[in-house]
Amino acid sequence: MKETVKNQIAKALTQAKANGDLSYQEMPDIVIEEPKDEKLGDFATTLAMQLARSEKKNPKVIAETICGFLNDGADSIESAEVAGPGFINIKMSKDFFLSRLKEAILQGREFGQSDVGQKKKVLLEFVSANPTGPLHVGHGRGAAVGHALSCLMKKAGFDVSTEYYINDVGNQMNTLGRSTWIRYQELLKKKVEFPDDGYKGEYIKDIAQAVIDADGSSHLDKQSEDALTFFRQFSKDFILEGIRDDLKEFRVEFDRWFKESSLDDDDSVNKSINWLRDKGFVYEKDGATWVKTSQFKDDADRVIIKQGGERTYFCSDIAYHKNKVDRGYDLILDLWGADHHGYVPRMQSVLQAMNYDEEVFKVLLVQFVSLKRGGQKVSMSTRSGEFETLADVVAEVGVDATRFFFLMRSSDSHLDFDLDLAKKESQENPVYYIQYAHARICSVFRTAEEQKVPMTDLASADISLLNEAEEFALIKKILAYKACIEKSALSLEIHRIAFYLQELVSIFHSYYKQHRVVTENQELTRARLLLLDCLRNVIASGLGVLGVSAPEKM
RNA sequence: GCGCCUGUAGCUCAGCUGGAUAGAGCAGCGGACUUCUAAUCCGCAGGUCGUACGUUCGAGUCGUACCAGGCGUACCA
Repeated sequence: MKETVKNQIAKALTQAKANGDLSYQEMPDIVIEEPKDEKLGDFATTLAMQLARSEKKNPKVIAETICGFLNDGADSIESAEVAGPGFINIKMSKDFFLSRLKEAILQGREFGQSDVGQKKKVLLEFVSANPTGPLHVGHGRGAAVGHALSCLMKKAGFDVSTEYYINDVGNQMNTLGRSTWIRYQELLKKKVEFPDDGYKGEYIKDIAQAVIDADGSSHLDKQSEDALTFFRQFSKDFILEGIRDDLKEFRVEFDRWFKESSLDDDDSVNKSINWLRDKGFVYEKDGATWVKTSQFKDDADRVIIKQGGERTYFCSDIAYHKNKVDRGYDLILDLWGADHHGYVPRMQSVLQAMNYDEEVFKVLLVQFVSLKRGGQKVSMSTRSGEFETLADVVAEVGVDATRFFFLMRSSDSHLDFDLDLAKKESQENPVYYIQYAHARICSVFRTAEEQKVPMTDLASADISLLNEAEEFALIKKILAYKACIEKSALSLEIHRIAFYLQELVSIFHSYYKQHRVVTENQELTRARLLLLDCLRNVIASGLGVLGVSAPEKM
């Protein structure tokens, strides 16, 4: 939309220059914005103020000149006026909006689909929680943001794949196996000491009970080495299965589940270490193996193989990220919890050492969720075992409200998730406000059907009958949808969609209150129904991006 | 100490590349259902945009310093 205005202004500038009114050398950047107050016009530009210095003229004079050309028969522009210190306010013609609305209607549910992503191949990795316990609320935020982002970016024309990285190797797996084994023995009345560093959550007992249900006490006699192997495997599979279920319930799915252990199968961990070693980025010190990340963005070198010969988490992460880049993506996007932010420079450093384009790897940090219940903060450590699981919250608040709660905030601001409030508000939660609009529209259509309004070939309705100010406010907002998708996708800011939908729907609710859709006037009724049908598509599409349902009845 | 994020209405937060009188929801107060869903609408009230300098015709937005909160700063994952 703004492009049209931009072109008109560019034309006016060229005319002004040819006429000797302006003397700029290069065509300036023309920024089009929407005035806060609708009464001022549909679009505005501060161009005259920007030009004032180089032209050595009063901005008002420049604005007058440009407006002169704009008012002189420029296409689609009804009027252009100078205001304040030199703003140019532009009002577009009715036909301008109606013809664009027509296009949107013809696109149906596809409206909003963009190609700004240029089909770039994107790999989006998110959640990737360790399989040592159930997902908690913090993971839920990552899951909602990641999944919504993948939908959004697809809508914006990116070719997105999603991935969950499973850390199924290392010490934590031993701790998990040992914790379960001990709980198993306890449940079978054997006296054992529970270690301080074990996982203390109740879910460990559930896993132990599951083993008993399946195999009885047959593991009691095993050598500890064998028992550990069994319990490690069993617990991991059990937890992973739970994570998959929780995510599915939360409407989050992944294209691929990538196991850390698979990096050993094809020796890629050793290969990437050797690659770095050959290039001289690896050295030995104090019996450990280090990588020279400080040569790049990191403030210190990092250990990749510990004194005991064990690998660090970072070590396999290097191999994993090399693997990702080698798969040929234009963008590797990782969603990490904000507590991992110190990790970003070292990862960037390694990829840089490997000669990969800096632009290819991006990390989006998702800030913490603090969960409150009864005004009290709930602790969220897996180890202490006192945390609120995602599944519990979803069961209490519902998928739609939980997802929306996570998505309506900018992901780089801390989120207060007050359970009591979320539940209490469930009647007046913003998500219901949006869903209600969708249901309302569906209801209007049901009424229209009952009243026998002819609805076959609704697309042929004469939208030029739409004349109310509220209708045009609605049309303008509908038409802004595509730009909103593009902007949100490019800036990776999913919350913009949530805010857009609230604003959009608020205009509708207000319109609905003031004007009846189904009336005696059949042609006008059909025109309004067509407008609402278009609006319904946008709401459903936007909610779809957020992974929130669009109900036909409430 | 250093690094990252945050600081806007009583509460939770928007504010796009600097632009016109700083917005929304909740909470509070007052109105609107014989008419397509009142999970809605309309109105009122509520602000030294953490503080101080600076850049600019113009700063919530940019820069510097400081203050406050969160997180990180492992041969943990």
